[in-house]
Amino acid sequence: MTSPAVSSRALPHPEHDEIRLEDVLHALSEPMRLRIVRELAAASGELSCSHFDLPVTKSTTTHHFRVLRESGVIRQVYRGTAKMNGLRRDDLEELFPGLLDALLDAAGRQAGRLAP
Amino acid sequence: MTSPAVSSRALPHPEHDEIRLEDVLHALSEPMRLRIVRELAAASGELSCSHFDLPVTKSTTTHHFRVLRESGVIRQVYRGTAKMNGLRRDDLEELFPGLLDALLDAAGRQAGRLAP
DNA sequence: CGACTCGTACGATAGGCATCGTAGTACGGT
DNA sequence: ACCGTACTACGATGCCTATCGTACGAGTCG
Repeated sequence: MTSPAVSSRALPHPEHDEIRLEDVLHALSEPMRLRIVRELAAASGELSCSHFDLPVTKSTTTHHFRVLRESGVIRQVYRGTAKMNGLRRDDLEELFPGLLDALLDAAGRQAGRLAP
Repeated sequence: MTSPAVSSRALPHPEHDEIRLEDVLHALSEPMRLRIVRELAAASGELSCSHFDLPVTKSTTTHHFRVLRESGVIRQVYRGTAKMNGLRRDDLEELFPGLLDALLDAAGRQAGRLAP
């Protein structure tokens, strides 16, 4: 009943200085992925993939999480059968100060504007 | 030799409240377009399309400018044979405060980091 | 072991998009 | 009227990607 250990299954992440702005923007330009990132930011912790209830199949969900990971936006790690996801806040903040907050704020404003 | 008047040729732009964050991010996730926007921001005025010396053909350049315009990032207007381009700073700032500056800063940092 | 859950891999499909070349339009100057 | 410049329109091409379904692997719990 102890929380499951981190599995040894490898998940390739870009290093801190391999993160590219274009990739980050491309990752976040997809509504589904932007939504994931917003939820992740709101949770301010790690969330399992299955926590998200997205209007797409599991295959597609896996795809979107991979894009987010490979662009450097999130960090993923296996914990038992679950795969936990967390925002790479520190890396992004150091590379692009203020960007993530501005993006989240922008997304929040637009959401409020479009669905009052 | 007075400066040519604005032509009546129509160029469809999204209205202020038709601008979508996803479209803006998608537009800026393309290196060529991000570069255009950075030059435009640095010039802090209007620039003609032909001012830009991009490593693609003119067809492709036209395409990129159209994407930027249709996403609401820039405003285009004909002035004689030239087509002038300007950043929609005010609209973007009102919709997404701080976002454009954060993006430009991020792009600048990355450029400095990758080409020292 | 066996069943169940979570997530992956792979192939297929359909649509989007960056790019080019060529042919054409709009405008300004001579 | 003519020419040159600036940009566009259109079609083609090849790549990328969002989506799905099915079959499979890894881990947990009984």
